[in-house]
Amino acid sequence: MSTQPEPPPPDDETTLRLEQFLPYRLNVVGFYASRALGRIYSERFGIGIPEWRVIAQLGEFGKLTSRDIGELSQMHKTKVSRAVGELEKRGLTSRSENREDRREAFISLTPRGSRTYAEIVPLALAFQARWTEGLPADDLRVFERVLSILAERGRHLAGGYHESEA
Amino acid sequence: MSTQPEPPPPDDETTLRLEQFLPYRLNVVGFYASRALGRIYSERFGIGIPEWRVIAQLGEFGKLTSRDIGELSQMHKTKVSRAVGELEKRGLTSRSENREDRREAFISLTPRGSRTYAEIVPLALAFQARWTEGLPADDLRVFERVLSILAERGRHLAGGYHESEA
DNA sequence: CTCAGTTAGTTACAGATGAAACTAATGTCA
DNA sequence: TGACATTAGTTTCATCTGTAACTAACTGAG
Repeated sequence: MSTQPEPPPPDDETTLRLEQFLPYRLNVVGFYASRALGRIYSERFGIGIPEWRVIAQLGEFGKLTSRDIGELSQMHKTKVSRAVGELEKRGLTSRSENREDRREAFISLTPRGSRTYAEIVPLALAFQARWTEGLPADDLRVFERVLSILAERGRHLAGGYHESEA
Repeated sequence: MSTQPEPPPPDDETTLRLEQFLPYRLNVVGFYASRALGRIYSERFGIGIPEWRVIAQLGEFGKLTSRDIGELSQMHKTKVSRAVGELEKRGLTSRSENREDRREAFISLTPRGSRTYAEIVPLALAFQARWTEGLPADDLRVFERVLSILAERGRHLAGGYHESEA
């Protein structure tokens, strides 16, 4: 067993219970989610979370610029750049130049990338299902609604990657 | 304005909507939380999230070993080690050897550390209050309950830092 | 007591990350 | 047309992070 810390002091406004502090809790849960999924992705497919997000967006939308991918999946442009580079190296995505604007390129899944996507999706959905298994549908609806609101507010509180200095 | 991606395909079992995928959403929200708070901590106090967590636990429990801190705040032991080292260097925490077991040491806040704690707590609570402002108390209760369950399950799905190979 | 096994904590190392600088292309305004 | 600002994307660099290896101390079976 472990050293048991003494019971916490009473709840007043000068003390904060970290284990009840929402930002902390959200961060911890999000971390668990990433780690568990990341393990699946890396063990079975040899990719990480950023690569998964790119694949997921391409599987959903078909053809996107790196900029769009970053926007949609909330990733820093350097992270997108590296993830796309890695996926391309592994033959899961390909680039096609945009003649209308030669700064950007359209990224899409190769046939092999699509196959990987088709393999991952059921695993991801099963993981989610297992995680939320047995929770009352009503509660889950409320949870998701609140989560959306917190995400929306959080985006502003945190500032995006780009407008952070605005 | 930005390039608008085409509307997503219909919802079937072979496609996954990342923006509705729970692990993704939790991770993003947790990330916003960390970033917003981290900004406050670093701007006003020159510390990061790991240091804040250490301070928070010490402010709550008074005196802990590094091991306890890691357990309580879900941080890897190397992260704790470095955070404690940093705080000590800045004179916010101090170490006292445990005569009963000289492998470990008790960490506690110095007077200066306690003052910093007292300054941060109201800011943190205000941040949380602002984030959840206006949300129905009932919804928030449901949200927190579901979050607890997801955290508990997530801890097992992800595996702890230590038992990960068990 | 002794030696193998475990535990608290640190350090070395390699990989991931984001800010800032950079390149190349486009947009704008006179 | 010709500067100047903006944007997509890459690269550089410094920092943060976790794994693994390590040290020092404790535990327990014999």
